[in-house]
Amino acid sequence: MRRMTARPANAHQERVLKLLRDEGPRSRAELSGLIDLSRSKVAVEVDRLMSAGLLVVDGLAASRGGRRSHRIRLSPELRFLGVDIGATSVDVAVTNAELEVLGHLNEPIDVREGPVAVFEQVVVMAGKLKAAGLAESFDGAGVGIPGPVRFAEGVPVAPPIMPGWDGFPVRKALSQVLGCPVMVDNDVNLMALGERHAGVAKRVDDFLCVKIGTGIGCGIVVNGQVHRGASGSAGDIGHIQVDPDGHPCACGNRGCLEAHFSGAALARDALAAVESGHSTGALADRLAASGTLTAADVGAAANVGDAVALDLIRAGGDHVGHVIAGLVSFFNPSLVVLGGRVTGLGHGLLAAIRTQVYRRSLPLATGNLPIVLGDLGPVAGAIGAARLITDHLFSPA
Amino acid sequence: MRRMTARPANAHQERVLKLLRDEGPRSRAELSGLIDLSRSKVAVEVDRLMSAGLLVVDGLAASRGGRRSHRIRLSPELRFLGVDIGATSVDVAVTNAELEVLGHLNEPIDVREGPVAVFEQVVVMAGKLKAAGLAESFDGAGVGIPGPVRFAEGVPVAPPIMPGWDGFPVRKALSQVLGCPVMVDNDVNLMALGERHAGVAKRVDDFLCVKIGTGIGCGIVVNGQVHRGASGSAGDIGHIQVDPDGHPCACGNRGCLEAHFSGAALARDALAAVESGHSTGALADRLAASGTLTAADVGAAANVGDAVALDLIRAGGDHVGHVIAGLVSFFNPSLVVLGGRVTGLGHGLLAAIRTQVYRRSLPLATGNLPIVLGDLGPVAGAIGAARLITDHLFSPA
DNA sequence: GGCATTTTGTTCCCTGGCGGGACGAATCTC
DNA sequence: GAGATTCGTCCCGCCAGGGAACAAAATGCC
Repeated sequence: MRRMTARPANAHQERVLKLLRDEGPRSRAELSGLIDLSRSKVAVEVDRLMSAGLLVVDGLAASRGGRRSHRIRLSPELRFLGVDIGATSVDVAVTNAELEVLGHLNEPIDVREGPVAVFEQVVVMAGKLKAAGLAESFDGAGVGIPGPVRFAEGVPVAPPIMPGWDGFPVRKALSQVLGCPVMVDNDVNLMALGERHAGVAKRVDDFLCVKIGTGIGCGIVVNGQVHRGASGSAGDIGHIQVDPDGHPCACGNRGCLEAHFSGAALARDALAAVESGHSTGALADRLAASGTLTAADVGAAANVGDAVALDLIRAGGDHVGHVIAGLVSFFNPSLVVLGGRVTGLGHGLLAAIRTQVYRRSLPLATGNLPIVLGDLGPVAGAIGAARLITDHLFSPA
Repeated sequence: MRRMTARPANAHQERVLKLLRDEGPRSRAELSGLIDLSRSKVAVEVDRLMSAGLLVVDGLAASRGGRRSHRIRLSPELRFLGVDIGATSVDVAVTNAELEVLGHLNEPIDVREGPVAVFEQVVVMAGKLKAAGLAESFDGAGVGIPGPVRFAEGVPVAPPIMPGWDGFPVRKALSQVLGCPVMVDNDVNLMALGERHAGVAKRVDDFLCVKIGTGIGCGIVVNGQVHRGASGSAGDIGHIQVDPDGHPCACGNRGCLEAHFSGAALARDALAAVESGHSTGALADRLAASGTLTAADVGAAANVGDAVALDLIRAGGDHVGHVIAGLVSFFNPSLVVLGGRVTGLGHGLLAAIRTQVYRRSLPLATGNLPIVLGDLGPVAGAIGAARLITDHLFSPA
């Protein structure tokens, strides 16, 4: 199995590679039409990419009334690693160059243990995937981390929930231990990239991707490109104020969205509800069984119809929806995608968010606006991470 | 005086034209360096643009140790019209190709009288500017209107404050009566373009431009380009909710930003304050003098230290600042520009907004974030409009 | 003042990118 | 089997564009 040796030499080669990645195998003649280049020129560039080991001929396609065409595809030997580091767990996925997930691992971590410990575990996980025969080596890796990133350097900047990571050269360090090129981005941005590549936002150029988990963030895609902002903190909507007299937040302010709706907030409110005697059913049982309550417990209780759980989810959805309504008015996206673990809370959450947005935003902005759950589930971030590194490697140097 | 006959034939010519527009006259040698093209090639393209009547040689520059260079500039005969239609007045400006304002008129209108009446007046104003010797004809016109626009066609869509304009083919109609190419956009977007071209946002690629006047809107510049959104309503922040129990708004909801702070809201609140006996000074005098109160009265009263006026402005600034704080967290701009008539309210408004943003948004997003007033005053929109049409005409067809 | 130096603008040549046409190969249809 | 289609390849020619060389016009040193 050979490693990817070269980067594309020009913009034509870049377009060929990205088209084959995003749309799958094509013949030379099809490529010629799709990237508006003569057949002779396409043949030349394809030949060069084949001798660079990036493309292969994968048999013949069915005839369409004449000579059968060669099916050109990205080398099936290329392997990329998508790493999605969350606050409490990591997802590591192996993909081919078409970003199909060949294998996937999820393990719990504690991001507060610092980058070195986390990277050790990631390397071990990558090793397990290799041992399973999914890859001999990796041609590149994308990494998502739950905090703002200075994208050009691949370095976290002032991440609130990741003490010890500030300024750590994630890109350089991981590139060394993994032995391949690495690109780093915020986890929410990568989820947006993933959903845009293979999920519900395919071919959508302007959309928002709201991830609700330990915290709340929003990926912003403008013109098909992720908007990262002046300091890499764009999409950081967890600390928008939803109630001036609300709960105190770890950031020092009051009434932040995250303080009112997130994994931790939901658990806190559920506990309070049970202890004050408001819960009559499933939630109390779960508390009695495990001694504590988590967001997942609330979701499970809601699924069996627990009224308190349903109320909590609805109240949270109202808060998120209120914020999203503002963002929709401001940004006027053509799609809103919801993702993250907390979206497993059932249909009540989505309904509450939709109600708020459709009621609060102007009809012109919402008239044609789908608000939907992401397609890709927990691997969205890892797929986006793989896409990030291929975007980089498939661009001319 | 000859009319602009041709559009640039290729991307090189486009770059030359836009560079000369934005940076002023340059020599061929300088152009060669600035657009990374050989001197021979630059000479060829400049020659072509000169015979198309778009460029001229404007004397010799001072020597820099060798042969003196020819100063190449955009033809000084080109004339563009910038039209900024507001709810209650129009600004019409004549510019040269470098977007310097050669003359400027402002006249009151009522946008509710419909497009035909307004365009008649605009044509008369353009005639006055011609009669003053500022132009013989126009090579293009940019037009801003106070509502959402379907940009590709230049047609207003569902503008709330402009009954009778919905779907009216503004671009086509104005192009006919003015006899030149026309581009149409939202007035706030054009203010942002203006400030980016010649104002405080020069060379800034990601910023927000908040215009406070009859309504409140926000121009969004991403990657140097205006973001207009899926239905042309991006930046419509006037109806973001700032108080669930707040004033009713014309849009049917409660507590919209515009219902709490805008020209009309300020006048309403000032009147209420005086009538309930809270105002002791300047405001009451002004009411007695004219029988009514406007936002301008509040500003004047604040400038002479009237406490009620200052309070009203501060409360309004708190509301706007609260919304902007959310947008800053979300978008992470590198600059926030404030413009529009209400910014003449004095320093209290700016201070209140700054306080809210710096207190509410995360330090990472605000650490290096200037919040400033626009430079260009009432002509910002007209300059942006002229820029819009040159952007169009200086691009290859 | 003379001469070397520097900068600009122009001309000329050569290369490389790329399109188009011709051709052969492979396949379908009649 | 003949003609039509489609695909891939080869070859020719155009031209965009870079680089070198040169002329023109200025500076500055001696």
